[in-house]
Amino acid sequence: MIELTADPKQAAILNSAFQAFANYGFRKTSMDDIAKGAGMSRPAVYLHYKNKEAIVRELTQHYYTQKVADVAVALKGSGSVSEILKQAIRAQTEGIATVLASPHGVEMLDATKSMSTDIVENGEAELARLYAAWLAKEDAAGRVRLFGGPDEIATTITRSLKGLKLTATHGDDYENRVSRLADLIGAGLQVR
Amino acid sequence: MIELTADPKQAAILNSAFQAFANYGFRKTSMDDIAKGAGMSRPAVYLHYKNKEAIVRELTQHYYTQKVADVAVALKGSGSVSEILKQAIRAQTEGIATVLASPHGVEMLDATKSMSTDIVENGEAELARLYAAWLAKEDAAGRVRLFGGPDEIATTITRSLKGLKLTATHGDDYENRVSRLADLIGAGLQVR
DNA sequence: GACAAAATAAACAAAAAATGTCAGAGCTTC
DNA sequence: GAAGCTCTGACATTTTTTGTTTATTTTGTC
Repeated sequence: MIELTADPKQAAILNSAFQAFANYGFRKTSMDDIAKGAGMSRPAVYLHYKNKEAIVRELTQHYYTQKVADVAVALKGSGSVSEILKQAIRAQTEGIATVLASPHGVEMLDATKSMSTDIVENGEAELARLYAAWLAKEDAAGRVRLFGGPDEIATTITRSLKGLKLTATHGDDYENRVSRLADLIGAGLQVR
Repeated sequence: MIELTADPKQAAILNSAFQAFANYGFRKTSMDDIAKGAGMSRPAVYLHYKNKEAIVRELTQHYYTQKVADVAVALKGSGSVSEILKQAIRAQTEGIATVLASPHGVEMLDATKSMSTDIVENGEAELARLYAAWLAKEDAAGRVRLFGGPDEIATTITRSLKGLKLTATHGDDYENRVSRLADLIGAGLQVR
């Protein structure tokens, strides 16, 4: 659910769009489907968004905003390095697993990726920055053992997650792999 | 899965169509979707079926053929009257629950009903006939206590199941109600 | 209640997608 | 290599979707 939008109409559109994409897939969803779901006429939707692509882009943007916030919170948490990392990765991952689990999740992700490459890249970069900052701080405190700089490792983490996402066959499979990866990296960072 | 068809191509089409209907819903499924899924070109599909409606009708027909066969087998089984009835109703019901559970199951059933009323009615009548014959036989053997003729009761059973289907919100809900109904009727028929 | 301003929908032309058909390409079988 | 198949690419037609414009309704203000 999206509530972070100033305009409630826009929120209605975004929610309806997400619903419709999940139900019918991006290709099969018409502006009318979205309008109906948002309880307004089609032209009213055009008053807010130029076209379907603009809606996808906004959805993607919201998605990353949320994810960045969640990961930031997780990284501020307390616990062992390994536990914190696991929490952060879980936070970053949760949303995707939900999307993947929906009937047309895979197609949705594809559409997202192809129509909002820039937003995706920005978002991923932002996430990498969060991890890097956290790693640098933990390193300074002597709580982790870094191979290479924090940026390197942060990028490795986010890119790996991307790989898992791209090759996931379904939601559960994805979650298992993510959990495994978090364990591995957590252990790898541990000071002995 | 459909294998009862002479022509393997037709089976491929029917299976692909069922898949597509369940995935996208009837309205959103195009002949091309069906063709792709069946591994052939769109015109090839038209060689077998006149249009989408014809495919739905054939699917419906197969469905009822299967169901009639299953119910007939169940009614020939051994056990108490109540148990046999429960088995039969379960056999009749199983398929529907699966359909209802699919992403666009409800819309599919709607399309089926509106495009192949005649087939549906025939199928329901055939099922009622099976129950009636069985009831008559059990009655002759003194194993059930009938109020009214076997036809009356058979029709009551099938119509009731139809009611449950029409008002079902999701698959599990439907199965629960069916199970409850089977118990009730089974008990009602019992000789004391 | 009358007036502007904003919000909404009905209606329209343009574009895109889906449909149904057919001539011809490829593949077997004789 | 001809006859009989099945299949596909390409086509005209219909239907759906899109983006916009125009008219109507609603809202708040005086």
